[in-house]
Amino acid sequence: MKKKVNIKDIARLANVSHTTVSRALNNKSRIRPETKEKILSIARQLNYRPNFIARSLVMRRTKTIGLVITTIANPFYTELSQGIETTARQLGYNIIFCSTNYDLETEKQYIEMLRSKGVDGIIFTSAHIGDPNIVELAEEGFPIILVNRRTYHPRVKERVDYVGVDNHLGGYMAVEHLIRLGHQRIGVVGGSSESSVGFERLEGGKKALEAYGIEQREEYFLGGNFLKESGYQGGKRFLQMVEPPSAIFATNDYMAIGLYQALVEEGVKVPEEIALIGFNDIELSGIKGIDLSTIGQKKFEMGTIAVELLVKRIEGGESGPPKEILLKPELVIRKTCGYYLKGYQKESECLNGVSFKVYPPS
Amino acid sequence: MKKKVNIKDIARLANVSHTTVSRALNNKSRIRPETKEKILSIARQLNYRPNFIARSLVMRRTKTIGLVITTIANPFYTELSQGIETTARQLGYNIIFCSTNYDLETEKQYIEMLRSKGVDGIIFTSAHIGDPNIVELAEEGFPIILVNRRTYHPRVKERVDYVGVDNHLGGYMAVEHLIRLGHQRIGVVGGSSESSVGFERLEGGKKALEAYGIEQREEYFLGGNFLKESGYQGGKRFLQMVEPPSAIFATNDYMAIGLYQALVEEGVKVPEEIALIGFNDIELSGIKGIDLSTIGQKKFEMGTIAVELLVKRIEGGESGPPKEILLKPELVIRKTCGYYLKGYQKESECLNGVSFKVYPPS
DNA sequence: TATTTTGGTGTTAACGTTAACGCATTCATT
DNA sequence: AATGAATGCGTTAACGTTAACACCAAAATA
Repeated sequence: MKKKVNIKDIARLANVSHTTVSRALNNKSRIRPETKEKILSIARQLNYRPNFIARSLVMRRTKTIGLVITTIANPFYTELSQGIETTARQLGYNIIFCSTNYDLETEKQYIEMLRSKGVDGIIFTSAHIGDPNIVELAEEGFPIILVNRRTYHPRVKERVDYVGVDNHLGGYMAVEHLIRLGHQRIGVVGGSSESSVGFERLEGGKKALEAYGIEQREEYFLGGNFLKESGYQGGKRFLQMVEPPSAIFATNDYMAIGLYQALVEEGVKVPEEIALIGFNDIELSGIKGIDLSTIGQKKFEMGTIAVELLVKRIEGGESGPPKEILLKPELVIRKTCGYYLKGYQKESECLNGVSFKVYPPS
Repeated sequence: MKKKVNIKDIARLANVSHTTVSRALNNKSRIRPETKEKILSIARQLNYRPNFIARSLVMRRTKTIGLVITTIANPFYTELSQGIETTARQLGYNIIFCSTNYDLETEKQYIEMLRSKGVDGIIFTSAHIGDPNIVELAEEGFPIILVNRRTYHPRVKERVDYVGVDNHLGGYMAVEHLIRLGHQRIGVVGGSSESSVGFERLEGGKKALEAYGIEQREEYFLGGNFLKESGYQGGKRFLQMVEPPSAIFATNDYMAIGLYQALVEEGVKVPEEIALIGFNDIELSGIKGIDLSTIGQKKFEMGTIAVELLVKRIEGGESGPPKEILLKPELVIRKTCGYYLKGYQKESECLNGVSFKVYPPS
């Protein structure tokens, strides 16, 4: 590998100082057009590539941001990541990818790493509900943003931006949909207890039960961890009950799919015998053979907004109080809730005012 | 944000020179244990965090590698990425994530970026068959590795490592499986023509037809681009034929799923009327309701090997001729080929010697 | 005891870039 | 014509770290 050319090499050939070269390259003012052209042409000839490391050292900016994710195994995060990466690129930033596998210690190590490497900010897509690492960053004033999951810690709330879907409303919509389709015995598989998202969806669901005057049975609320396997387990447990629920709300699609597996395995017909609704509308849910009804959210857009907000904070365009952006969820009606079984074909028969999409049976 | 502490701050407090601090921090020799302890304890107290940028500048190493992917939308890449990220972390490297969306120009820009930021090496997971960007890097001797897809360019072949599955064999196995189940009219949906992977799988498939003396019909070989939609299109086209194939090999699962959609939409029963086999064994394929028979490959392991190999090159542990590592594919029998319909339950009735997995009907 | 090795430390110079400042020269304004 | 402002550069000093070298004292060897 031959030696790389730097601005001093260019300076020598152009008979100017290296500062002038820097000025030309970063098209600053106070430089004669001819000099600039000359320098630029020499740079091109030498195939000059700026050294961002040196630049970062003096500018204290790396144009790099960290992305912390629990695991990309959950397809929800891959869709979110696409929005993040695409937008970051457009704004001239690169993404350092970190998956923590749900481990706070790993997260901490990653944060150390990222900060050592001088990232300008960090995106957290799966904050623990009281994540100490995030509290620390927030208190220090380091630019971060919470996406999807949030932290309820007061000092975080008053300092850092958040983008997510309105999970409370989404949970409400999911359960309401089941209720309107005539269900009274409604089971829920929750997300991990450290997740704001799971908590809020569950709360929303309960609110719906309340609103429609349906009794809440303790045994119908199962814990989960957002992974497929835990949905599967939940399904099995429901089926072991003397009186299983007639409809189930899994607080994310990934678990819903797992739950679906369990039901199929036990020979239960969906939606004839048990109705099922998820949350997220991951790509998989729309596949024929699955056709999961669910609550949709604009994942790509969420990623886009997150990056835009963070970059604004980084570049100083925004220094006001933290923003809290809640995207509207959307009811996505497919086949696992029995909407079509009931003979409904038009939204008006079953819904009022909520935003939704209907995929007619093929 | 308060000022960050650096080694000079520590030096001042410890009454030593900053070089000594550096020695202590990087536990080099030639330092008195007491001095070292003292420095380390002060560093801890001040919550010192090393500045990797400064270090990178002088060491010409960033402990960062670039990962170039077409799109993470294809689940195959997410599984691969997990192996890559996990291993990188273990070896002390971070990953800068770049998705090119199949665009060579974007790829080029990313490479520029990555090199400007001083990454130590780059992993390419989806090289175009004659990718000029890669040729350039190879010629320059910059550390890169090809994963999954490769380039046939001679100067790349003689210089850069490659890890992938034996696609030729895999394609052979897929088609052979169909043949053994009695199919004679076998259709193939290929991958994009710029991909070595698609090409090799197709070649393998043709070899199988040849080996079993089955006539190759031109119209049964359809082009594709590895995305779901193109599988869907392929399915529709097959069904419009006067004599559609009785079995189809989609050169990846993602297309197979799309194809499956098309068949279902047209009311075709799989596998009774048309058998279907894919390639990759992505997670989705194993889901009940899909149960796609396919050719499996160890994606996580592929990522692991890639990183290990690249890091060896970077750190100088390996400087011999390029390695070419071909992982063994594995036949994964589920329900879309009709294996169980035929009454087969044991491998021996249908297979000889190939590595495979059977998932019995549930 | 004289000499060499080594252990422990400091000084100085990189690494490649931008920023602050200074100094001519040119241009605009009165 | 005199003055001030703007323009076009160069010089020097950062940024935070590691590396090369030098130095002295202590230990090991002759």
